[in-house]
Amino acid sequence: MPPDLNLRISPRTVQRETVDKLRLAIFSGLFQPGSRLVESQLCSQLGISRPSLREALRSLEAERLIEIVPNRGPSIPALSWEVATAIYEVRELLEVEAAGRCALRISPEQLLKLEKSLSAFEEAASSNDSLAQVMTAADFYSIILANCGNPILEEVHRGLVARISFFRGRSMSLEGRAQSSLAEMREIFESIAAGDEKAARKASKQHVLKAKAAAKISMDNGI
Amino acid sequence: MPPDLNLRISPRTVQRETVDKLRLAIFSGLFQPGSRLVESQLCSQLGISRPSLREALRSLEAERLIEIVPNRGPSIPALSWEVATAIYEVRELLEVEAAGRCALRISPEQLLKLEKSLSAFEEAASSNDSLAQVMTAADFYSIILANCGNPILEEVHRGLVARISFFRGRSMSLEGRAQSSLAEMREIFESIAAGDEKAARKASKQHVLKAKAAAKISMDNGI
DNA sequence: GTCAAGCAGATTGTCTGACATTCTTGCAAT
DNA sequence: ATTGCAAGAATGTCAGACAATCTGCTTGAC
Repeated sequence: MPPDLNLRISPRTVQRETVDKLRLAIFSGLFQPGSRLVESQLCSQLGISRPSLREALRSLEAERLIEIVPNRGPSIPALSWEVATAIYEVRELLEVEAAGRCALRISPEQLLKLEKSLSAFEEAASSNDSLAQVMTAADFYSIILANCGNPILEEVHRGLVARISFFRGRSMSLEGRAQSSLAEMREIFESIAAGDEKAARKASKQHVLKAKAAAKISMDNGI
Repeated sequence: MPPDLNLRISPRTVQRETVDKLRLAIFSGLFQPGSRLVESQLCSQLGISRPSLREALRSLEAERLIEIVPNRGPSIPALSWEVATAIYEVRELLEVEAAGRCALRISPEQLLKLEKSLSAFEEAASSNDSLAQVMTAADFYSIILANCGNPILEEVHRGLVARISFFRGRSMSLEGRAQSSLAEMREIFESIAAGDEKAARKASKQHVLKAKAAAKISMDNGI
């Protein structure tokens, strides 16, 4: 038997279920940035007890998806452009590294999977469903991160991207952003498929920079 | 009044107090890797109730300082060398970037602070107090990270370093490691003081690589 | 004697209910 | 209009309870 194959299945506990639900709710923009989350309301909406909810909120707090100020309770943080910039910068660092490594080590099957996810994004890009666009694009990155050979890189990246999900939705709905995003992602894919590390890094960097610029525009316009 | 000067003082809640205490306990190696943390025991030791403890544990779980398996409860994860390697690799990525940026933008006062922390490490290095060595070394990095101009870089780095605190203590007690560490840190400091970004990056990279090598040795020897 | 089945104790997951402390808000008074 | 106060709402924390699950030990079968 393979030594560290993890056979243990994780029972779904109320806490986990709640974290997942709330995270999804935050991603899909159900809560306004800055708005407060009232425990009693969430409890009745989710049908769970306050201790369970509070555990879930602590998890989300540690992920920086919510803030909890003592005696004021949990709220959705309003992401400043300053912090968003910092996140995009670190994301660039990680994604560039991941794309470069991925180009050198991805397996044929995974490459096929990557191609498929690119097609899925292509389809979403021609539609106007910006949620589908964000989801399929996230798939594309996560395959790259999953194949960079460094699980920590993947983990940290996931945490960062989660925090800017707010911008991703908004900037995807910018005129033409989805299409140019598609072109950038295609270039990343081609570089990886060719096993060209340097090109993959370059394309990846370009992509993050443009995503950041798009986010900035959508922020300036939007609010 | 400056717009986002945060005047709010954070009352110390039981939850936060508990997280800090447990984190410190983990850092100082009070719990063996792999050992389980029994809630009822911790409650009576800390003098708090179970709900409060469980909230604290969820925070630590999200920081990856403990693991919580459903129906088995919390435990200290046994860090595999594979994961440790991955952490060191990402740490390298972040620290190199931070050192480079820091060289370009650190203020004179902060530079002085950095110099002082280097002296503190120097003193600790001549002693045999490996805890003091780890603490002062951590100070040194945290000043660099705090002056890189990117709070996210700092935050992510802190999270990663926390997870390898286990190794840091062990490798510092290796024969001669503290002294060579001192030499490496001094080189980083000199580069930053000179405002030489490239040298700072190079020195920083060297330092992480050697720290990683030392950790590997201490792991192979140690257990 | 070894191994499997099963039972008792320990531990966790979750809920209910409670209460002191702190925040918020609306109203009254200056 | 600003200040101060009081009522209501929300949070921080605890105690206790109970079902589900795990763990280790005893017992029984081969």
